[in-house]
Amino acid sequence: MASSQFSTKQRILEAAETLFARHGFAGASLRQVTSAANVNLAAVNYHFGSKDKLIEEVFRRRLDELNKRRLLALDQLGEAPTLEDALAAFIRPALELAREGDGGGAFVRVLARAYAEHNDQLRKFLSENYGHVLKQFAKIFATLLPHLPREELYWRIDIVAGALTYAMADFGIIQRREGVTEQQHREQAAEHLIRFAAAGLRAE
Amino acid sequence: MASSQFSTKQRILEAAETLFARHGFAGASLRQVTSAANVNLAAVNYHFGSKDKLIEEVFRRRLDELNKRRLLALDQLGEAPTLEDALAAFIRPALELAREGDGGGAFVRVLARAYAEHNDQLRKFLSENYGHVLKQFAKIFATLLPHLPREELYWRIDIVAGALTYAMADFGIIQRREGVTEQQHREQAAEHLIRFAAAGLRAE
DNA sequence: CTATGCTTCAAACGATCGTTTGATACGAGA
DNA sequence: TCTCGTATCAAACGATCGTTTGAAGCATAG
Repeated sequence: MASSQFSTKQRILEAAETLFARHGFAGASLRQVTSAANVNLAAVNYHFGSKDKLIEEVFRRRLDELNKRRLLALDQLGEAPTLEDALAAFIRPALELAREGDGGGAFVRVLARAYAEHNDQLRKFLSENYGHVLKQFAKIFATLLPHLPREELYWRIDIVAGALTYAMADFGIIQRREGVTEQQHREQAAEHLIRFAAAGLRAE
Repeated sequence: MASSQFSTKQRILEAAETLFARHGFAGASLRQVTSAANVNLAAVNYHFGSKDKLIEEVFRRRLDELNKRRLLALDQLGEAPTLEDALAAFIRPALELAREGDGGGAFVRVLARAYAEHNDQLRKFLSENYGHVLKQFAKIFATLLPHLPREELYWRIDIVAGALTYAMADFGIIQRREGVTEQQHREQAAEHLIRFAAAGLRAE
């Protein structure tokens, strides 16, 4: 049971992640997924129950990891971190996830798609797994920006999250130059984003 | 020919816009669209040729309008506009489009979806219709921020565009309060976004 | 060896997809 | 009034969708 189940499930998850990123949840069929994963068509329903459950699982796997790393980075901030440090704790784990070889880069696009889907069920799932992390960051941003009204802060965090989503998914107009790897490109995006966001949060 | 063709085409376009915004391009079927528009199924292929052409037309209609308004707002800036004014010329037309009764609100979500789709054909179409407008704005931002290196400026404009896309499509975590209309919510989002973006552009 | 419990497989299910067809309705111009 | 081009219609096309089925494979425990 162990090795073959593991391998099949994992290969489905990775193929699904790539194809969902490329064609969307409705646009990528289970036949494409199972064919790319070199497994039988019925394996998806056997291992995951349905296409929707597969989508959820693609999410859960990476999102748990992302949240874990963000909270870890948050913990590792010193006593008196700068705003840039706190932002980096929020932004860099997404960057790291995106540059790992096993398809994390595809996942950040899947994540951006999920926002675009505006699906209530998916939103609920995201806020359940995402909400407490965001609250943690809101707390440290609040202590770093004591003069900022709470509601104003929430708006600005929301803007940062949006810009991050967009930037990490590489949706922008800026094209990678020749000779710049995707990693380097994302690294640059993160640097610019942190600087920009820090100034935006400090505004007024 | 005149009135009935106009009515059918228009009703298809509007129903398509709403349903594409809600379910995505692949997720919304022509049967859903024609049913919502109260027209015959075959009308889409008759008037537009194919589903893909319909998608393109949904885009072109609004994007032409958005670009026109942005360029107009840009023209109407005085001799020495502030950075906030220039940003408003970029951001407010999207807001206005979003709050018109005839489905503009749906379109900004369609637009955000298009970014998420990452479809090369669609990207090319967008950059063709979008590129020169963005260049115009880049120029005025450059004169308003003369100390900023050109590449740095492009990065920051990209971030602004991302945050705008995200905010206008109402993807964020911030939920509308009871008694706040969608218009007011978007208005608030625009205000926060302009303030945030101005500070971000001025960073360092 | 046999039996058991996962896992994989080819095949088919009904539903729905985008598209096409040919008939029909209808208004404007000769 | 007849005609012709446009528009709409019900119906069907083949393809593909997500899902289900039942048999076959296969390792491990008795």
